[in-house]
Amino acid sequence: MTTENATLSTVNHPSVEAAHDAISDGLERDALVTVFGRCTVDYEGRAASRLEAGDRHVMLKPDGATLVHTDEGQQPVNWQPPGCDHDVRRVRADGADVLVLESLRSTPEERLLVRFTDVLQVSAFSGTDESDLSLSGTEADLRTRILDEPDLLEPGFSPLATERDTPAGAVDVYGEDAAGRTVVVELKRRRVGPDAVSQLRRYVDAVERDLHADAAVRGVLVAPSVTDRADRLLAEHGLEFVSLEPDPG
Amino acid sequence: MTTENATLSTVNHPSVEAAHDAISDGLERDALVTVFGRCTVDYEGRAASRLEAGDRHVMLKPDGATLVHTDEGQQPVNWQPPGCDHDVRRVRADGADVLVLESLRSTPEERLLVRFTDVLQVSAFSGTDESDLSLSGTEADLRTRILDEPDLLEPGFSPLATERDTPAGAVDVYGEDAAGRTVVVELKRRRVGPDAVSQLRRYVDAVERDLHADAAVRGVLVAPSVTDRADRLLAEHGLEFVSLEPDPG
DNA sequence: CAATTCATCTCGTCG
DNA sequence: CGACGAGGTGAATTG
Repeated sequence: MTTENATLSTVNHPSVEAAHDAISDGLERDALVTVFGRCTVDYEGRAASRLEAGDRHVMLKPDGATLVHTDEGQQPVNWQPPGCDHDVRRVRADGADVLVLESLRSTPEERLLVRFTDVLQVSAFSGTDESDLSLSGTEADLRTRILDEPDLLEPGFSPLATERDTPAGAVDVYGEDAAGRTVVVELKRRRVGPDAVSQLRRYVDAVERDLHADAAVRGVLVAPSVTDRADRLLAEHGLEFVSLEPDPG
Repeated sequence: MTTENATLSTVNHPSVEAAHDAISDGLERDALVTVFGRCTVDYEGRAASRLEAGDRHVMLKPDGATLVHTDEGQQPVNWQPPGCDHDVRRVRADGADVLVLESLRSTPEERLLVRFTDVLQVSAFSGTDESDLSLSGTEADLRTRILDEPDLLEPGFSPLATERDTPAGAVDVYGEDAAGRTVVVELKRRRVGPDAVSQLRRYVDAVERDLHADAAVRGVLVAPSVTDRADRLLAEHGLEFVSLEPDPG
């Protein structure tokens, strides 16, 4: 039995002053702070953006992340990555009180400014979350599947190494076929396009140079399926394809 | 002057029944609904995942998106894309009332289940947001910069087409150099690695086949900078690099 | 719908 | 800190 110790402080339709104090308190307590209201958003850093006034949901995380969400889309319309310093201020502009949220970071230098003219709610949540996500169906699961049963790739295949380093990067699975030829395997958990073929090609080229032998190195792309263009590219480059997916488990 | 018509309904420390009703009302009104409390999360679809009990922030958007956020990270720990049907139910489990949120979609078939044992707050926000994000510093801005001033690429360069189709995909900028040689340009808004070099290579190969001529086609990568490995790859493939970034404007 | 590619991609891992 | 590649990538655009 767990002791429930999550806490909430919240205020509805606050004045700019009350909103400022609630946010400031939340940040100080390392809470997850949310603000909903009418705001403009300016970003400057790796790129630059401006968003005119609208009603949005802003989340300030204790790790420094900021998210600005509209009522549409999975992605925030504006954001700042973890590692920022959050700041909240009251500013007098055009004869009205404005609430300003600033999230600032360096490397790269970038800044997000959210200016609220109306705030409907400020909430500050504290809680505990010790759990890590357990995920299956990843590329690692596909690799495990092949290592457990190498014949899934082809009869007689012998894996020799995973993540084998080459001048072009790490090869997912490196092994030998029944005839003793070197095989480079690139894994993808989902249907692949031309980019994956190019990636495999780079690895095969690198391994061929590494072995500085004339012995041809086989390249095998393992994925649930390939697009037409990728299939043509595979043929052009003398590469192979094996259809396989991560375990549903 | 805009009429402020954003609305909020919210309830703190609700019973499971009260939480259910508040969420149900919010979904019906196409509001942006948030729930904070202790929950487990299960996902099954393109992959599968489980997250044990913890305190998290869940957002249900009227477009069907679902986001589950912990107090860390820019990305949600679990989610569902827009286009889902949201459902909320009360379930009796282990002698306790549990609040269940389900977000379901097809193509692909996938489902997210969030089970709350404790709810600290439910809020439902409605508002208006007509504004689109105005963003600068994108790859499109870099293209504009080169089209406006082709000499930035090199003296005498003449752009002939953008997004020119080839069997390998669309070439960012297609043109001729001062000597009349065909030039394929690949643009990247930021520092590039080996993948961008491979991409350019595919396009150059495709254009050479397309022209089925022996006339060598030049490939130029335009980006702020390249990594070591990418630089080596460029040299191996006889490709060129020009350092340029999108306008800071 | 599928295919392709960009992204302020984010995130983890490794040197 | 940078480099590299995976991701349930998402999002836009185009057949």
